[in-house]
Amino acid sequence: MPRTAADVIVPADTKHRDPACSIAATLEAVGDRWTLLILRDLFRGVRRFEALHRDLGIARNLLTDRLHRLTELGMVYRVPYQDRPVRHEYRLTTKGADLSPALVALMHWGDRWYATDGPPTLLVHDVCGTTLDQAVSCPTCDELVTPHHIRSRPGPGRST
Amino acid sequence: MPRTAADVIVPADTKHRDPACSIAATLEAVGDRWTLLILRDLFRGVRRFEALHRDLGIARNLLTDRLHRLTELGMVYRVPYQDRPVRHEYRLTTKGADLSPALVALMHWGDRWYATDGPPTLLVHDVCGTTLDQAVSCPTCDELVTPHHIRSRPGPGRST
DNA sequence: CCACTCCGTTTCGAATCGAAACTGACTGCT
DNA sequence: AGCAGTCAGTTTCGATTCGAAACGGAGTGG
Repeated sequence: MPRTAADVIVPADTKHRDPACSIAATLEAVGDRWTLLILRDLFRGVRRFEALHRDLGIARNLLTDRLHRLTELGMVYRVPYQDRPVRHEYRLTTKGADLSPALVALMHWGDRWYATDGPPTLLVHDVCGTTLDQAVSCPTCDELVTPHHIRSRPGPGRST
Repeated sequence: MPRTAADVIVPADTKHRDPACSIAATLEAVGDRWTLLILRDLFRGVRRFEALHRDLGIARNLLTDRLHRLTELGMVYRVPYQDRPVRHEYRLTTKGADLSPALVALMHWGDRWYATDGPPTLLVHDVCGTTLDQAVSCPTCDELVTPHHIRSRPGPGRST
């Protein structure tokens, strides 16, 4: 049969978004055009439906949908901020807030490649005011590790 | 007319994806369902059209489109690996490779929230084999900074 | 009662996607 | 030469998703 080795090696259950890849798993949850922007706004303190709608320019039905989805995924929870009519605002759970490093990384990339006049937003350490950057450091060697020196290998949760 | 003040206050040029936000700028470039997965594969050494198609399960027309787009954006370049028929493989430019920290961050999040049996992939320091994690550290205080202690403020490239 | 706010839902045309078929240039085999 | 197979696309077309605007409903303030 006209199948290559690769055809057989990739198990049928692997479909398109490989569940054994955490990047794929993450993008499955937040990898659409709006979700990360919504989360960004939640980080910035924009919490209400109308405010998000205005700030993002997202269609209202999509905003409804994405907020429901984020709630179901446990990344966001609703907190009533008034009764009669009960109105809720949306806040990040730990799971949602945990995406912070990813947003920071995406921001840095945009800063580097698209911010011609310097970064539009700086991140600073609140206790000392130092501008922060993100890095991977090695606890053993006690030094910064460039992407060039990072290797990947199969972890405990199945191998790729 | 049933317009609110906010309708008017938001300048027309701000549209949905605020150009003054680097996260938005980044997502503009790579924020669709496939591009980051393609980049991930390029990182892993999957470089050829057919290989990407098989590995990702992406529709061929979309793969064509995304690769063209990434090339135009200067994140990927084509290298011929055979003549007659000339065939090219796709490789990351510096700009493309620079997304590594973002992919790492997205991976970590997936590891933490979706990898029940432990991370499917570990990142290790090639010189010592230590498993790596990502962090934001403050050069002044010389300590790790939790998301809680990160503040944002307007940078040189316009304010938000 | 009327205007207005906030949070949605519905509707519907437009844009995007995905699966499969098709093209085309070539290699390898017999 | 003839036929199978590979690789990299392009085309086609039905299905899904999106976006803009209209609509609904619960409430406030005048």
